[in-house]
Amino acid sequence: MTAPLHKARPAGAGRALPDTQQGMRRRNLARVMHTVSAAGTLSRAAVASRIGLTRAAVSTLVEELIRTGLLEELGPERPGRVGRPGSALAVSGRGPAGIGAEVGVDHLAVCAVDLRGEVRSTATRHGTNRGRAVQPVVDELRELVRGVVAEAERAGLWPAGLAVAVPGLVARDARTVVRAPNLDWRDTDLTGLLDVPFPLSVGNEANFGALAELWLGEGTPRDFLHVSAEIGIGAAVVVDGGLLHGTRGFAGELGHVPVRPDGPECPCGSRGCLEQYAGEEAVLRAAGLGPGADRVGLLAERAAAGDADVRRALRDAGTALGVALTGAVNLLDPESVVLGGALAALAPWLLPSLESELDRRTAGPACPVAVSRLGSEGPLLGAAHSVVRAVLDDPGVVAERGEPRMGPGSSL
Amino acid sequence: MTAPLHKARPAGAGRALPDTQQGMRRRNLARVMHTVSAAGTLSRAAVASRIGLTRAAVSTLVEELIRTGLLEELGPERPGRVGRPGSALAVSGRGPAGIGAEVGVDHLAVCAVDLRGEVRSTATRHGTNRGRAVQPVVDELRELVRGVVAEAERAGLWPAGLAVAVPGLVARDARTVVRAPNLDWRDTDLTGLLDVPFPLSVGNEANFGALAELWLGEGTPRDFLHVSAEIGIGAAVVVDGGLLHGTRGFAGELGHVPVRPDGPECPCGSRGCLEQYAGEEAVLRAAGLGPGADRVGLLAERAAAGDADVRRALRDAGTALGVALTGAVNLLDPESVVLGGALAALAPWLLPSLESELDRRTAGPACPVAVSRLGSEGPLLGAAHSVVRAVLDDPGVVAERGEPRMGPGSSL
DNA sequence: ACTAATTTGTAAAGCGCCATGACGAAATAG
DNA sequence: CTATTTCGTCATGGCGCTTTACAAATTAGT
Repeated sequence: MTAPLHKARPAGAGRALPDTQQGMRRRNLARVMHTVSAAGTLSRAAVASRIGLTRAAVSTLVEELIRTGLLEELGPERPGRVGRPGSALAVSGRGPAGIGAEVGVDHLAVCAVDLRGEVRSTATRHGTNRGRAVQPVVDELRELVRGVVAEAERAGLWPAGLAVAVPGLVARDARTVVRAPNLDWRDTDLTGLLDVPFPLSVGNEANFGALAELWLGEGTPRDFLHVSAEIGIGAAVVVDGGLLHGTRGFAGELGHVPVRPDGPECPCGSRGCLEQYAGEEAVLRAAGLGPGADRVGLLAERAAAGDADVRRALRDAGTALGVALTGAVNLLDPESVVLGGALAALAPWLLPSLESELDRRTAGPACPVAVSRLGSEGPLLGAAHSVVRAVLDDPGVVAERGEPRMGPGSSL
Repeated sequence: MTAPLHKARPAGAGRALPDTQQGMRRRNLARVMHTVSAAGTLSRAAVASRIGLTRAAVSTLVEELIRTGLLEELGPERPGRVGRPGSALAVSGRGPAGIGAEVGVDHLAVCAVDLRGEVRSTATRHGTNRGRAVQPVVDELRELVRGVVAEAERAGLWPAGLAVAVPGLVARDARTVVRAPNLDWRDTDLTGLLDVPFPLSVGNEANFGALAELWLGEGTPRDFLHVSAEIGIGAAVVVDGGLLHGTRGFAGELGHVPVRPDGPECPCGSRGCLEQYAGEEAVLRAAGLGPGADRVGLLAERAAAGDADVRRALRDAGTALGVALTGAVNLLDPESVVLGGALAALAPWLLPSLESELDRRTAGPACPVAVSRLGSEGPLLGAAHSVVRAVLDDPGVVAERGEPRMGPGSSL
């Protein structure tokens, strides 16, 4: 018989739902939703045996979920086994929808995702947002949201919330963009500017990308490190299926991990930060390329064509990434490292040096490095899905046809 | 209205206690215990208002906790206010006890802590364990435990579990010492060797030290990085009041974070690891001192006496620590960094360079660095308290006079 | 001193939620 | 065509918290 060192959090502290019968009911509603969602289609009896409740209890839970439009009854299952066939249940495709939005440096994008995880409506607008004032960008975004919501509503969905991914630091209240250097945003509270008739949350692009990987990626573990590079280099730390935010919400600043303490100066005030070796600007300079549009695509193209300078630049960037990741892996012992965002597109030329560096420097079995298949879609999908997950995690509130319960910033 | 990016874990997954009425009851028992424990002395009505249950419900919970010996009724409170005075409740000083043990390189120590957190019995044995076979060390430890348990029992306590702190890597099952270089232990399962008639868990010394800091330190936040150095340099990552273990239980290997990628070779296979600059051996060498007994004390003594070589060595070690911590702080955004173990004793000479390095390298407000006041007592106290916390976290099992519920390794 | 007000702890009744056990319904196996 | 198995539901019951009521013990006010 063994004892855990200690459980994550003391019982009774920071609990999402109170320990009352109502709270229990709501948690069980959530368990039913998650179970059906994970299986796609499931009978009441199957749900009951999976979550450990009785068929009778599940029946009443399902009845409530169907009544509130979160589950659908598809009818009798194809019986392959003996006994009365169950009635197939599925997550409803006509209930609440999660609206995701992305404010990129060069585009705006919005999408609606239903509870099943299907993308039901999208809208995109290209054109740089660098150097523009905040208000016009927000106005454009609001128009895109309006259109996507309208289309979703025509499909029988209703918006349960909006999550906005931005390329910058977001405070823990999930409302304020503390700073987004490439948009020139600073201390911008989007709730005031982009007022929508449903709950709004704001999050870092890389974090949403990691969540997308967690929720949508196949075989993605519950503990991993997601690294993505757009302009800066950001990492998201996923621990036990949840994002590690840090005290101020700034966790994951991999770009400013020191790689060589006496290296070149970095605008952040330090020297030899990872960004000085593997940041977009540094790589372009090392590759002998100037700034311009779609530089990542250009890098990939030249590298594929065999350009020696570009390949060397990417190889060196991979080495620097490997050094920084060695530190991160030693500290966090993740199950894997996932390269997302622009790094995914450049992975073929980054990986060899990155992995060899990581292997050389870590004792024992090396931490596997995977490449995201979501690519640039990650942040947008992650944002939309974060709203969907909020509904799945607490269907009770939607049951009252209010909006999903939304407290202040997550505590993990 | 704002939405969290996402809550730590999906509802219904990885829950410690099942979502049944019994589970609810047990969680509420735990909430009562934690509330009384935190306040020291509290009336039923005060508990009720703090945890949000009614007085009637708390009455029945308290009745059960008193009946099982976890709470005591101290009698009427001194009334300072109008109204009938409450009856003071306190955590029992004669119930279950947590037994903590520490296998150090140069000593063995055992102690018993009651639910109130008081140390009720201790035993220590000095003498090196380096190079000895496992069995004789374990036999000695068992004798110490036997003595401490006997004394605790004479005081009306009974052992609820034993937690052993070891200077090495422990697998996530909290049973197996994967390797402890300075003891020459490898894949050692202590449950088999040290068989005791109550639950046993094993943990890393630095981790227990961090937990002690979390539970016993004043003003210690729920998110911090605890750094300690005995032979190697270990860090413990505390997130939201729980330890981050990592996939294999190896999280916190700060000693092998690269400081200078081309630095001196490290036995781990990498180059320029932090240990090559701030490890005990490296510091002694830089200070011009050879190996010997109580080398940390010697360093502190010489540094206090003004020895320039020693001071320089410690200053340089502080700088290297600062570089490694910059990476960790950027990645985790902790509320503070706490120096424990040997680092606490040497803090006066490490801190200046460490803090200046950290300040220089982090943008925005720097992460405060604190020094542990627990010092070398930390790991032992943390181990004993981990058992106590397990009881407080689930008093329901003790109520059945079984041992505290103990699943496999913690999930965070 | 005596009454009014306030607060505490407990007891009885009630309600919500899940478990238990029984039943009809719908399929397969022989 | 019957026996068996499984599914979904209903009635009943247990358990846990809330509500309501009340006695006990204190302070405040006259």
